[in-house]
Amino acid sequence: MPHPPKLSDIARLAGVSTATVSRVLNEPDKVRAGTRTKVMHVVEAAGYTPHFGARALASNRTGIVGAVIPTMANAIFAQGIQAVEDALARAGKTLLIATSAYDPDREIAQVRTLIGRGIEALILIGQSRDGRIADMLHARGIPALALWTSQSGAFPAIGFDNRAAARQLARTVHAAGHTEVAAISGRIPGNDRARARMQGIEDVFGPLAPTRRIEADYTLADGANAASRLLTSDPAITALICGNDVLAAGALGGLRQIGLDCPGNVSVTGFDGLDIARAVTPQLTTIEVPHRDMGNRAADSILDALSRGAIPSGAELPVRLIRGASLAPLRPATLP
Amino acid sequence: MPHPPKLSDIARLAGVSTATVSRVLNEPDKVRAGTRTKVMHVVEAAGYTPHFGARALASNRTGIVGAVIPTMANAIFAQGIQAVEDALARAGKTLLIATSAYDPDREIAQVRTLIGRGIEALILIGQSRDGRIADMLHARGIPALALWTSQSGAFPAIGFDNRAAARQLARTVHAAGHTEVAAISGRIPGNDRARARMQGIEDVFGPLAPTRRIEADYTLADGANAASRLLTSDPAITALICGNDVLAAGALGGLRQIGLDCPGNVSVTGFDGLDIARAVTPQLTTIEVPHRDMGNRAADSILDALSRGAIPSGAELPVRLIRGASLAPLRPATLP
DNA sequence: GTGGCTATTGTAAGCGCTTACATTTTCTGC
DNA sequence: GCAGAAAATGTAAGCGCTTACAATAGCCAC
Repeated sequence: MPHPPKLSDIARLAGVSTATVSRVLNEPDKVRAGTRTKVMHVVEAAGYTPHFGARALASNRTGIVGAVIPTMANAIFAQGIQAVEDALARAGKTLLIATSAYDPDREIAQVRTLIGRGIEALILIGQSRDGRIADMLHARGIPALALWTSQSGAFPAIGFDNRAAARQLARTVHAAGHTEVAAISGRIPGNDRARARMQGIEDVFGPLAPTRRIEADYTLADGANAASRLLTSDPAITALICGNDVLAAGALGGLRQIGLDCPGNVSVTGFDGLDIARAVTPQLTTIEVPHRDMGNRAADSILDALSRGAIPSGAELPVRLIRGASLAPLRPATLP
Repeated sequence: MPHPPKLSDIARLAGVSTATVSRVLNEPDKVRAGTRTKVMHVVEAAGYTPHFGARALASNRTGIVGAVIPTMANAIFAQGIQAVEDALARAGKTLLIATSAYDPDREIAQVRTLIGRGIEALILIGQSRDGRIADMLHARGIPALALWTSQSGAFPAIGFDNRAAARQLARTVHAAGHTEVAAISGRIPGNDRARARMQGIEDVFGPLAPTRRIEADYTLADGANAASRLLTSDPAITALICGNDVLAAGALGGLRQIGLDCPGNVSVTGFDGLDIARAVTPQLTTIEVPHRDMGNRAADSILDALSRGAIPSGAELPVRLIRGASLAPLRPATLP
């Protein structure tokens, strides 16, 4: 195994001290132009890359921001996280992503791992979680930010009001004449966004009968399953309000399987504004979440907090209702 | 800002030397059980986490594996990368993901960043790339692996034969009677998978006229655009072979917009076996890629290479053709 | 008990970098 | 051309951990 050059090698080759090389790399304008180019030249020629660990140890800075998201294997968070990464990269920071699979214990473990990796700030999804996380972060002075929610709890939040958005959607469903609705929600334990969306629905329709709400994983299969079970056992349902576009897309398939038409027999709504919402037939009525904007603002907020040594600032972002053909006005049931 | 405990604090509190604490953390069975539990106790109580940089500096190990993927904002790589991450995490390694946006220059830059972060191994997508990447990795003895291809080039590969898979798909289209086909490919420069898939198509149908092939970004909008342009300018086309399911899903929408029915007027095929392929109507005929299997094997291969100090081993994985209603036999054009 | 092992623990030297402080060089204004 | 200030550079002390190697403790057969 070859032997990468170290800073002292560069210093020797360039005929300067290690301090000067370090300055060229970290605070270029504190070094005279001539010296700088001379050193840079040697750096390039030698293909020198600073040793990350050594730098982290000596300077107590890593340039790493962590994020724990429920999953990558699903488009929900991809857009937003990609935006965060892009924005951080522009500032020379690296985003280290870990996944929790919606499991609170894994989330704690991942936060611990990330802290061990020397993250300077942390991005989390939603607010509801073990208080130990806040403690660990606080003990190390690591600023944290919650995304995908506007509800600030242990951490400031950048996102939108899930409950209000769901309420807006539910009102639209209600305004279309539907009263016999059922909900296919994401699994609520450990997922405050799913809970808030459910609350938004019940704000409009009142508490749903247990037979009219199913919690499911955010997969097509679960969505399809839930839809066919709901409508098989309760054919009076005229609208399915789904906690997420993937569930809604799955529901469309599930309805088709049991011979029901959307929106002819049953209306369906989604949430998130993912690609899939526009790809399915009929296109979904859904809530478009400002993924990229949320990501960008999160990155800005983190960078600002880092540079000022302050707490990141939160923000509430607007969402947009998208009308797709999956929601249609209720036809009087007495028609032929 | 508080002051995290360091190893020497733990040693003092536990009444042992720093070496013993270090051993408890890294080679537990070299420490007597009594001492071990005593130390562990103090570690827990103090909420101690080793300083990553210091550890990396002293041991010259980071436990970080890097990956550069084109993008996260799209489901293509999510599944596979999630599988890699899961498998690596089980072995105590961390996956650090960077994105290149299909830009070779960004890819080099990202590799450089990752090397700077002390990655012990690297996962890349596809084979075609600047030779400097191989040089940089080689100079530091960092093993690398190419995914999403079976073609081993500068690095061993774990994946499937894109060209053969595309050929298989094209043959199926051909067997259904289609001869007037067009292709909507991903952008080929810097994307050997897109190129290989195109070659597979041309293996069956011969070189496509320039008017019958469009390169597009992997987005619904681009797919829709390409489909409507192709069929507007050349109504003789009876099948659209798309380089990816997202493009194909977009194409379905594009056809609909110009009043064409799939599969009635035009058949469409995808590639990748993403969720969206099953969610759209009609469901796509596509090639299902073994995302998770590929990810798991990649992780195993990397771990094995790391532990043995050898080069990772490659593997060719089978793909599966999925028949969806988007591909239908060609009806004789002379029908009413 | 005791010598001779082995299993366990301790000592201390770095790992490669940053940075406070000391030193030298360069620049000012007169 | 020179004193004094400012700018550039050098010196060297760590940062918190791992790990040879040294020292000690525990164990065995006799």
